[in-house]
Amino acid sequence: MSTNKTGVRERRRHQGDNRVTLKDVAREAGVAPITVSRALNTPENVSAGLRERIDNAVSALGYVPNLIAGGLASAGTRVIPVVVPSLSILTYIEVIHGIQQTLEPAGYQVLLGSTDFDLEREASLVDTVLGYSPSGMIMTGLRHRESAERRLKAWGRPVVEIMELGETCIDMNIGVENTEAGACMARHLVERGYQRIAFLGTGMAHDYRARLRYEGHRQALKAAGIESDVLFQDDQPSSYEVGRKLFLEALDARPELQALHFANDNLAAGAILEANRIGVRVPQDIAIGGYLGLSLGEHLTPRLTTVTVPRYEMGVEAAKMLLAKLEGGSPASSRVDIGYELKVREST
Amino acid sequence: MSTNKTGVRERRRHQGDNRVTLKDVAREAGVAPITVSRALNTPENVSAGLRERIDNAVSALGYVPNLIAGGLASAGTRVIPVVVPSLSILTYIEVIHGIQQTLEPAGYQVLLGSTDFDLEREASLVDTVLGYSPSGMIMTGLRHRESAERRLKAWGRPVVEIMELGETCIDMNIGVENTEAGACMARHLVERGYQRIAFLGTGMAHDYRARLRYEGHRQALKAAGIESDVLFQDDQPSSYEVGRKLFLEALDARPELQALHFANDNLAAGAILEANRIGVRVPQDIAIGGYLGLSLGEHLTPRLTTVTVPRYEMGVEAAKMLLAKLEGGSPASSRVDIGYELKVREST
DNA sequence: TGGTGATTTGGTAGCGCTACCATTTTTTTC
DNA sequence: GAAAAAAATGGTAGCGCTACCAAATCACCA
Repeated sequence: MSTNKTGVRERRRHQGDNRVTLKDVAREAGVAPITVSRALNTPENVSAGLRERIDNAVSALGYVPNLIAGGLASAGTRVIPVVVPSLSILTYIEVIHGIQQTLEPAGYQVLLGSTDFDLEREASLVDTVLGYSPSGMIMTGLRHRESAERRLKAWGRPVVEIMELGETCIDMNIGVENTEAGACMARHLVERGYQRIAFLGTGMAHDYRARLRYEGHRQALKAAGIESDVLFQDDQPSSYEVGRKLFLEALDARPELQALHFANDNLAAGAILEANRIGVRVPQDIAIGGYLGLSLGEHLTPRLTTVTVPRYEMGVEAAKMLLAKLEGGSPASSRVDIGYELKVREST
Repeated sequence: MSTNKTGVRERRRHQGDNRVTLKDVAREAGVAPITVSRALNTPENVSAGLRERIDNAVSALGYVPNLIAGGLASAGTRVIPVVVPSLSILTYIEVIHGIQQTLEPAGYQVLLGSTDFDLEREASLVDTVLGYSPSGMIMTGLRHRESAERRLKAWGRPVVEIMELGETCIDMNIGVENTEAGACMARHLVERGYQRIAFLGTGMAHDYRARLRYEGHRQALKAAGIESDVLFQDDQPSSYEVGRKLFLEALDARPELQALHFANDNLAAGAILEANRIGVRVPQDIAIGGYLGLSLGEHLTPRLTTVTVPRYEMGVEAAKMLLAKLEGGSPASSRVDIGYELKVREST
């Protein structure tokens, strides 16, 4: 067992972990550790001369701060957990991409969490990631277990809830009005003169945002005096495959249908691809509308009419709201409607 | 300023951060803090009675460990940074998904990092994330800045390099032989009787794995006695859009071409979609082959011939290799060829 | 019954950093 | 030019946890 000259047993450093510490930099620069800490975190409180000496020592030794230690001491590890329902759904990926591209240059790292649409898992995930003393947090949706919500509110750091818009939120909120978006497409179909319209979705038992769109769809039809309410659904996650299946099912079960309103573009694209294959003409034989604005929609024949949501931008804006609060100020607004846009193309 | 009865100034807890600590649990259970720590981390070293008392206290108080503190003390924060070139490329997303689905149930969290194909950024990202005292790490590719490689080797914790296969690696390696995969498709095209074949890719200046596939393609053609070597490329990231553009470019510049070998399925799908639109028959007029096995390929008309790579599974396996090493053992193998498969469909 | 070793529990110190306060140095003011 | 104010630097303690060692308890056998 190694002992140093003072006779105190030397504590082994963590395996292979011979990183340069702040102390090493302080020794090299001939100042106290706390001064190095200041030079790095609040350089305006350190004289120019010292600051330079310290900067030199930092680069000479290749010092990289141990964020863990910093986090323990001051709270805030520059980690931002992003909790989404699924990583297999392109939508969330694009939002995450926007978040990541905005946070990383600002010196924050994204910690991924996925809940599989299970609020129980979400709650325990919240507990877990709070264990990392994150600087802020991004959550999907406005509905959470009460325990998670309480904990996050008590936490007192910035939280952004995305994808959905509501009256009340934990802290900040950015998203779209799902009900209105659903109604928008339905109204468009009605305006086009379609009367027999069905809504087709997947996993609507747990994906309540899809349910909200369906709700909007129904209200719009009702307002237009159309009582027919046909719903086809499936429990598997959305995919081209399931879109094709739902399409064939609808064609088979209700040959009189004139238009299909899909819960998202994955399903709608699958339907158009199947239509291409079996020779069903869109929109002459049947019209197809989607939701999201996936890029594939523009490249199909016919091109897909859809309600686009700026997903990447939503991520960017969510991150900016977070950063604004983290950097002391307050965001321009704590509730942002990122909006949607009806893109009328050839499929309706 | 609050002072407690001992007269020592009380240190304010971090804002709003009134989490239950291990000490609180210890008090509740009437044991020493270290015993609680043991009950949670190495329960086999604690008697059954105490263990139960402690477990009760934990759930009564809703204790959640502060992983930051644990990490500082023992190294290893149960964070696994995953460093990929881009989050806008579906391939990496699917790998990340596999990683995440495997690590999260084992109690590890994924920390995302993206390099934009820039090795310099990768190196500084490595420095940054090592500041989180991660338990292990997953990197994309085998080529890194020397500084990053040195640091990771000295680090001494498990590292998995994915996507690519090589003679030497930092620690563990799982992926596919890109050169062979490229050659595989090229040989298939030759076998089908196509003679005038072009390779089409994007961003090949920085995406050296695509370059490897092109290299394999060239070698295979050469071996078959075909000297023609046509390469179309673009600098934008791969997309349906760029695939369509490259397709039209190739058709225009070299009307004699019989087959197109695309660097990935995004491009190839774009080409088929464009072919559908302008009425070019695939494969009668021109054959199209891809790489990756994106699900979209199966739903196109004609269905896309491609070399599939099990991306999700690669992520799962990479995570398993990491977990095997983290849990003390050693993985079955530290170099895994995840393989690829030629899926011959109608587009060739 | 006492002694030996194995098992269970506790005490102490410290991971690397920063909050808070104290001290020193510099600048400003009258 | 001395006093007051401001700015720059340092000392100390502790964030919540675990490694390491020491002490206490238990089990077992001669």
